[in-house]
Amino acid sequence: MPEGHTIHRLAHEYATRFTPHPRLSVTSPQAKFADSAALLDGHRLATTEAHGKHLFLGFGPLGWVHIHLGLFGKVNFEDSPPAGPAKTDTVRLRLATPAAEAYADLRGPTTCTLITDAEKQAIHARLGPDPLRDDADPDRARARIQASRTTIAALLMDQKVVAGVGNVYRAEVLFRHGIDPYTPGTAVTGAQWAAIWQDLVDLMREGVRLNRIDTVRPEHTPEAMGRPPRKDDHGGEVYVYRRAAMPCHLCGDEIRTADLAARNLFWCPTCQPA
DNA sequence: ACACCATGTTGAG
DNA sequence: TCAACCTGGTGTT
Repeated sequence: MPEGHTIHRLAHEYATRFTPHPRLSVTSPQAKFADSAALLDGHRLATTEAHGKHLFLGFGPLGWVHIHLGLFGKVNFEDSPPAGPAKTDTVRLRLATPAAEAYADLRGPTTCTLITDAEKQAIHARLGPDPLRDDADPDRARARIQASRTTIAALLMDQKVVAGVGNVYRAEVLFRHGIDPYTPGTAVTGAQWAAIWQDLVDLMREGVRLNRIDTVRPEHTPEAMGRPPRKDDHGGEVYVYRRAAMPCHLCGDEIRTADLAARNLFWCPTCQPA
């Protein structure tokens, strides 16, 4: 489930639940992180931060826990005492309140390491602007896009260009703007980029709020169009993502799919003409 | 039981 | 361009 909106939501949820406690229980049943967990155990979570799909848990002078969920990572928050020590060896990191009234288990991340402030800065430096961050400068992304002959579909997924956009937002934002995914960056106009960026800001904020990706405009919902209700099997309502060979909600043409840089791309050939 | 797939990224060739 | 890594849900023997 992890695109940028998920990570920002996690940053907020970790902070809300754990920063009020002056001492946390920090454990890891996995050898990979056990030493770092032991180092942090009994200390306070001071702050949390997200940049794109990267999550940072700040433990003051001890450094930051850098988490990247990859494709499979997940965090499970519980408002009850853990049934026992995190014996499932799939738990990479468990934070728990002092009396164990509540806890959070992290499973399956590609990254979970303790890093220094300087190392964290280096990560920010290699990431593009994040539509969910106040310090984001969309012009930096525009300059990179317009200087590149790579397709806009690939550029939107490049975290050095824009941070936080994944396969769903990529497909959906291109549909919403009627842009062919194979359009080279050099052919994307300033006005088009401004519209895409603003849309990403709105869509991703909504994603944080609802905890799902929902991109269908109110006037295009099945109710509004007088069609039978539909249910996408991945949470929210979308136009093209994972709808290969199904009819486009707007024009009825078949949604297409193709491989692009080892990811599945989806688009409507009629609504997003070359 | 097993195969396959997924909202991601890195490093080797 | 490809394999590797991490987990879990769904569908197939």
